[in-house]
Amino acid sequence: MAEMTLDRAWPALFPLADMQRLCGPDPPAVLLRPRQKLAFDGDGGAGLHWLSSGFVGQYRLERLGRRQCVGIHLPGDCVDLAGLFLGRIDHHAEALGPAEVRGLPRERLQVIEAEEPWLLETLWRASMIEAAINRYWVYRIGRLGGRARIANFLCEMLVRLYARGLCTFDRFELPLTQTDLAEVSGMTAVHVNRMLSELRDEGTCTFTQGAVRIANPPELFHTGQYWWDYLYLDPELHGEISERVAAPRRTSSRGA
Amino acid sequence: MAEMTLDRAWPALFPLADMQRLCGPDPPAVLLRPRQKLAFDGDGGAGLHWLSSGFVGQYRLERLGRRQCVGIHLPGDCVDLAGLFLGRIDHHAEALGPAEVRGLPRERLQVIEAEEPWLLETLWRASMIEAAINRYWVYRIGRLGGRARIANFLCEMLVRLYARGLCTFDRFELPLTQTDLAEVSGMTAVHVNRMLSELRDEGTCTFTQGAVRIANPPELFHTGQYWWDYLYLDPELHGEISERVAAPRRTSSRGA
DNA sequence: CGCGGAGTTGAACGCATTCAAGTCTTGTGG
DNA sequence: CCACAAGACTTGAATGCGTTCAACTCCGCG
Repeated sequence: MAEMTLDRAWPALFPLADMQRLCGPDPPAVLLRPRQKLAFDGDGGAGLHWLSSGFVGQYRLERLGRRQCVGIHLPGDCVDLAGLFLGRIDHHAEALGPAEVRGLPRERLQVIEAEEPWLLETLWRASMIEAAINRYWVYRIGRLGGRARIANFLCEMLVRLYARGLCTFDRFELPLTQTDLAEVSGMTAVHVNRMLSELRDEGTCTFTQGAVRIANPPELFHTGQYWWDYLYLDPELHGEISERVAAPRRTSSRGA
Repeated sequence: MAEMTLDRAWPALFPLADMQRLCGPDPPAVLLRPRQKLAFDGDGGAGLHWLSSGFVGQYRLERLGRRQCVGIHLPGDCVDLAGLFLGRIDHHAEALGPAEVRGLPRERLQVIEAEEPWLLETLWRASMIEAAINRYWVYRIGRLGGRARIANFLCEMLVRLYARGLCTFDRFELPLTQTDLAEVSGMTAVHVNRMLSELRDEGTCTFTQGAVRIANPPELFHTGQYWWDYLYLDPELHGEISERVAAPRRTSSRGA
């Protein structure tokens, strides 16, 4: 790791292709059914696992079983960075829809350390961005009202998926139930339902059967008070998104 | 960095002594007055700064100026890990009381990389624990009611300070105003005040003039529903804290 | 056909906010 | 030393946002 440099910003990158290559000729893939818990041998420190498709949520439990979702992994994210470096995890994780996880066994990690140390930098950077996302979630839940909270979260999902080329800007798959959304946003499922119908009635966006249609992106970003600086996208992408959401945001009742 | 190992948990450690040594013969210390903003040349990627005394809060702003505190640094914490590895920061930071920051200039970072690579592991581990703390804050704000939220936060401050030998278990300095507490816990200053007086009247703890007295630690941990697994303390410390808070938690009205 | 999970809606309740007034503390200048 | 101002803390009352409880529909599936 001699050439590690600490003094510049790395461009955002999506290590999926490299991951795939490093998995070797016979990639040990694990298929997860919806609601299935992720469990790895020893639960921490056993290797490096990443999502090749699907969504995974991280949860902490309250005393009487109520859950708070503290993070969501999208395709391309590593799902056990915390366990890898801390030796155990303080939360549990489960698949939200059907998902697929691939793992690098421990032996291969040695190979990476020896032969491709720059990938460790990538992992480090990825974990720092994850931390920034966690901080943003604190802000979202702590300071935004119900409707803004939902809108804000949908914006984050949209931008994170879009940044990886996994959706267009007017629609994306999100295999969550309204109960899941409640656990994400620190609210009740009932209230989530009401906020979603408000967004629908205003002509901002709709959330049905595991997919979000964004009728009016600028409006969505406005009601969500969303700003995506914390995702550390590269400048071109940042500019492109800016253009898409900085528009007039007229609702359907008044013509453009 | 040839001897880096990825496959075990490192013991929790407090890099202050090493930091002090690495700062060299003429440590560039910066004194911060209360409310003073931390600003470093270039705001990110310019070096490594850590708190030698005092408290620093990280904030994100809502559209109309309301602030959410998304993290608090205690003495011994690095205050710009995010900026160092991501090149810029997505929040701002300011001293809560009088504080003192020491910095390693960029040249010295090269020295560390070359001569003491194990310190980079320590930094990495520290940043992972910070991320775990951020996740816990999401849980606290998302799932706990007002009184529990305050109690829970005070528990975290107590344990983090105690783990570094910076306080006893029945009292610690916390140079925050009730408004600061509100920004930490996603509530109103008025409501924080009411919750604090409830805790006081119950004989759990008092929070006055920048210090917390814990009259009944077990009661505090119980009302806060606090569990400190996410801090990754070493086992002895963990056990010691367990003993201190797993007691009868009688209030003063009934003798032991 | 019936079950269960997800979504929807109404009504009552309660926790937290908001507004407002007032006290206490602290620091500053006359 | 006192007067004054500013900020922190405290308390009351009204409002409102979100929860809670409950009933009901819709849909996929056995």
